[in-house]
Amino acid sequence: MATSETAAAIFAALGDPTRLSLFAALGDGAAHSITELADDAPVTRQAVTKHLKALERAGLVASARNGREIRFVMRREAIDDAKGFLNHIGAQWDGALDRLKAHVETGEA
Amino acid sequence: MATSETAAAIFAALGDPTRLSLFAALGDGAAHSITELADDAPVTRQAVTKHLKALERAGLVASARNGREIRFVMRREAIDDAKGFLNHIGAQWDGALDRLKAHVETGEA
DNA sequence: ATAAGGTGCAACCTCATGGTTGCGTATTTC
DNA sequence: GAAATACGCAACCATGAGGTTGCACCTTAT
Repeated sequence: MATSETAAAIFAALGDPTRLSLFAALGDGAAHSITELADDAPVTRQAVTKHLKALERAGLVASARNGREIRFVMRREAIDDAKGFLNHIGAQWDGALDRLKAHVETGEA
Repeated sequence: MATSETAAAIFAALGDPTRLSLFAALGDGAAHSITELADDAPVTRQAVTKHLKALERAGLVASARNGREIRFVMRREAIDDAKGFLNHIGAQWDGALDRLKAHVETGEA
């Protein structure tokens, strides 16, 4: 399970619009080069490079050099990590509410 | 469905460790006051106030004044919004991989 | 060999963020 | 009414984030 700090890092990585777009662009399952991704982005190649490194640090994408270019792919597991954390909080919330409901129904005005 | 920008805002809100902690603290389903939350946080009450406002702007929590204090509660739906976005990307990825697999199996070495 | 394509590095700028401190205001409580 | 509680506002500070530009470096194509 993703620790709280890891989760925060993942969310932070997805928290920037440009980065989220890049991540979503990798959702096609294919491997894309920096230039390729930069062409579809409204910012400089350098900016894209920084964002991809950020995504990689957060474990959201992986890269591999291929000749003169580097191809990035989405790390699918990362999505499940993030969802896992959200599920955790959600479940905690649901559980608390269930207990409250039970408490009320059992008596105690 | 959460738009891309909304999703980024949600993720950004959860992207800070302190804020994620506060949000998780509200996972017990109860309504907590600022001072209450600040007592369990490693930062100033003012910092907590700022973070709570940020969470509220992102739609992750809701607040209601009660006399001299303000009680914050988690907006459970927000979690599902975030999960929905992740599911979207995940599904896209899965779909792409399925198509690739089908493509390979249908012929084409 | 030369040119073109893909990336790395570094300096630089601006602005938002996370945090603090200090003081003022409303609400309880005694 | 006075003291304690819970909060708001504003100034301030340091750092980091997002972005750009310019140039150098390696790889592939001609």
